[in-house]
Parts: sequence; structure tokens; C-alpha cells
Amino acid sequence: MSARKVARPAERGHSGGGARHGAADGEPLTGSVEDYLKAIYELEEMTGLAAATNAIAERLDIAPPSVSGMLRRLAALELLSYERYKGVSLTASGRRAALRMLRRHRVIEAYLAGELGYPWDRVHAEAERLEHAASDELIDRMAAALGHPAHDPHGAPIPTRDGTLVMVPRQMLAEQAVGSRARVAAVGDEDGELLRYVASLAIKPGTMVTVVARAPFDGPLTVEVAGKGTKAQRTHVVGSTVARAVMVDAPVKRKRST
Amino acid sequence: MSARKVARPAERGHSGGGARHGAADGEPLTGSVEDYLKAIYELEEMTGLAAATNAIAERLDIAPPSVSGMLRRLAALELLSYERYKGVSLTASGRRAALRMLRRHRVIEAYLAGELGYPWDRVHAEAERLEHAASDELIDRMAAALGHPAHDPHGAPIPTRDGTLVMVPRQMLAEQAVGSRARVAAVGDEDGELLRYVASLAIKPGTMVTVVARAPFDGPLTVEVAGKGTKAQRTHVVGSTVARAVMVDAPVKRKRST
DNA sequence: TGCAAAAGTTAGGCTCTCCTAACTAATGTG
DNA sequence: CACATTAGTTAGGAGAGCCTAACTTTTGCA
Repeated sequence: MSARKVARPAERGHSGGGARHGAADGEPLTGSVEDYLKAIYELEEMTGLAAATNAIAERLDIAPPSVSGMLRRLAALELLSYERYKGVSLTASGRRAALRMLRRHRVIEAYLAGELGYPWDRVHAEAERLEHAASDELIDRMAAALGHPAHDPHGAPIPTRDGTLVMVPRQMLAEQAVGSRARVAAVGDEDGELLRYVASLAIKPGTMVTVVARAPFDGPLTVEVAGKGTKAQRTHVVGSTVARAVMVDAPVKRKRST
Repeated sequence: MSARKVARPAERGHSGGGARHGAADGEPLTGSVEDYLKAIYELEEMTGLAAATNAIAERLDIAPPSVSGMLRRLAALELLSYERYKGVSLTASGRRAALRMLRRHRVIEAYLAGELGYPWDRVHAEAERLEHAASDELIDRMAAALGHPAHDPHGAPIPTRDGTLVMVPRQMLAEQAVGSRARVAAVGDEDGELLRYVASLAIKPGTMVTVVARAPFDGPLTVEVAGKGTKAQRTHVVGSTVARAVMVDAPVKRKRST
């Protein structure tokens, strides 16, 4: 009368045989696999190279040998291509899965901030867990409730349902020339403390910042932040970590040595 | 520099030794454990007896031997008391955990229906997954957004944050005397098809129903459902499964043989 | 080019959760 | 009250994920 659920590749380790390799793109992935794919996507994206085992390990807070093992599995699932001792890079189907997770994560972040009053430094942790549990329908309803936003609360672009990610050219605030003025496009999520600090400087997506000075040797940046009332500039000195977490839009140079 | 997360009793099976038995009430439980506790609570509640191994197995769609093993573990965690071959019953701390899950589940259901336009026959499945991933903060924010509702969309009472569950006396529609009139208080969730059917009869929490007739041998009930415009009664014949899924408030007898 | 440091891998374990097969205890009925 | 039925248990395994210890490649640099 009951006929237990057929043992899918499933979460919570079932047994059974089913689902050998293939990557027809439809099988449900475990939360762990989803985390790996997302991490690998982001690493590939930010370095432009194949993702390194140790980098993945550090990002996921997992020991390197565990990563090695998982990479073999993901390669068998044709989610990425793997050559021992070289890094890994996602296949088309792996990238699709990663972008799906990115969308989920960012839609959830946007929803929590927009509809439930979450402060922006706490949406990341919550989304990190919900992204594995939410159905596609829920994600779509959240996106719809917000009017299908293009960015999450930190300014990161939200991939569309069909896996398109609009990449607007951005640069780190740290790279900006002294004297340049630019619009803050995004601030890296993940680090809640940093977000709280940055917010306390009134820096958030949309605010205009001008680099006033930069100390040598990757030293602190002095920036002028435009206040609410168009005027009311505020000057702050920020360290290089912060200057690398803040991304600005394709900058418009204003001054060039007077 | 990294110092990996300390191996808690944690989800995704880590290793390490930590956390022997104790049940200080604080350790995070795995999603599986949460499911067991919720199921056991509901079984105890509906039968008034210790929960039977096979009943738990059937409810969770898991083989009985798996349940036996888990029960031993849960007993070691002091979440329930277990005597071989007899059933199990939750300890205070087990019940607390179960009520917490019940609250989460029902708050999520209420939120999905109330704020995201989910149809009531689909909230259960979504909540079933989200209840393990949501933080307490999220649950509280959802409840607050709804004005701290007392019931979920199916009419089930929502436990308060401190674990209080208001139990209003209810009876199955199936038990109502012919001629009695009562307010529908709740309809069992879980079965989406049944919910869709019941909704098609305009039966939902709040509607008034009158038992017009009952066929013998647990046969179908003929009920009159009050329509929207106070009048506009509609008469339906429903099977015993439906009659047992629909719960009514402490009924007020109206007619008694003329 | 030679070799130590860094990066990555294999080997061997452990937990959690679930399964099937086979056995034992509790129960109800003639 | 014996015994078949039903409920529940132990035994033995499997797979996902993760870990540490020890080994192998790669790579950076003198």
C-alpha cells in the first residue's frame, strides 16, 4: 500500500542503485553538491581560471581531501571537468546549476531585505540555508513579489530564470585612481561585520564616492561619500580590505591632476 | 588561519567525538531528527497512546528497522523514552522540540498562503522543506508580518514561541450527529488532492456545515454547506475519508428529531 | 636545473540515515 | 491455551560527506 519513495540520487544518503553518471540536467542535487558548484562558479568567475582544490576547500570550510573526493564525483556526474592536480571548471550543465543557485540565493536575499525587514548584513546567512530548501515556485513567487529585481541587496546581479546573468563592468574601489568619482555598484556579501561597517559610512549600492587619496603599499584610501541631501559630503579613511569589497560602476574620470 | 567549524552534532555527518547524550535542549538537531519528533508528537496526540514503531515508519515513509535504530538514538539524546517492543513517548525536551517544529511548519504555511499567494493545497510540501532551514528569526518575522496568526491556512493552531499550544476542542465531521450544525475549524493538510476537493465544495475553516444525512456502515455523509451570501446553501455528499479530515468546532446541536 | 614548499591525492575511518533479510516478541482468536 | 499473524528487533550493508595521516605532483626560486 505504501511503496516507499524510489531511492533518487537523493539527499540524506539512501541506498539503492539508480542514477549512474549522466547529467541530463534534471536530477535533484544534494545541498552539498549545490554548494560546491556555487563555490566553483564564483572562483572561476573571480579568478578567470580553473578553480583550485584548496581554494574550494577554504571557501567551503572543508578539508582539501574531502574536496578531492567530491570533485571526482562531480566529474562523474559531468557537472565539471576534472584533471588530477589541475583545477576544475564547470561544464555547461554545471554552470547552469550554479547559476540557478546564485539566482536562488540572491532572490532570497532580496526578498528577506525587501519584504521581511532583514538588515542587509544578515540576509546572507539565512539565504545560504534557504537556497537549498526552496522550490522553484517559491523563488519565482518571491521574485514576482518584488517585481523581478535585477540586483540583490548588496548590488550583485540576479540571474534570470533561464540562467542569464547580466554582467555590468565593475571595478574594485581599491583600483580607482585618486580623484575619480564613481557610483557604488555592489558590496561583497558574506561578511556581516564588514557590511555593518560599510553601512555605517553610508556606503551602499547607489551612493557616489570620490577617491581623495590613497596611502602607498596597498594602504588606506581616503574617500568622500555623498550624503543623502545631494550635498553633505562625509570623508572617511578605509582599509584595503574594505576598498576591495566595494565595487563601483564603470567609473567616470573627473579630475586628472587638476 | 581557518580553524574549521567545530564538529557539532551537526547535519551532514561530520566526525569528531563531541556531544554525548545529554539533552540540554540547545544542541541543533538534524532535519531527520526533527521529522521524527514531529511525527511522534502528532501520533501521540492523535492516538493518545505511545507512538508505535510501524506507525512512525509509515508516517515518515521509512522502513521500520530504520525507525528502531533512530528511536534508540533519540532515547540516548533523552528526547523520548523508549522501551523495546512498547512504543515511544516524548520527554519534555522532545515535546518542546516537536512543538517548535509544529510552530515553524504552520507559520511557514500561513506565510506562504497569506503573503505569497500560495494555494492552500501546496503550502504543506513547501513548508515541509523550509521548516528545517529557516532560522528562528525568520519564523518570528514571518509571524510578525502576519500579525501573529493563531491558525495556519488549514485551521491548525500555531504554537506560540514559548511552546504553548492552545487546543480548542474539535471533532471530526464524521462524528457529528445528523441534523447538527457546526463551524469548520480545520481540514487536515498533507493531502493536496483532498484539500483541492474540499475547497471545491466551499468547505474551509470558518464555513458552516450541517449534517443532513449519513449512510450506514461508515458511509457517505450528506452535508449542507453555507454559501457566501449567508444563504445559498449547497448540498454535497462526501465520503468518510473526507468526513474524517474535516474537523469542526465544539458543535452546537440544533435539531433533535424535529 | 635542483629541491623545498605548496598544492593535491590516496588510504583508511567515522557518523548519519536508510535498506533488506532474518529473527523474536506480543497479540488475538479459534 | 496454542499458534499464526503482526509488530518490532537485530544483523549486515550502502552511500553521502567529512576528517586525519601520509604520500605524490607541481611549482617557485636560488
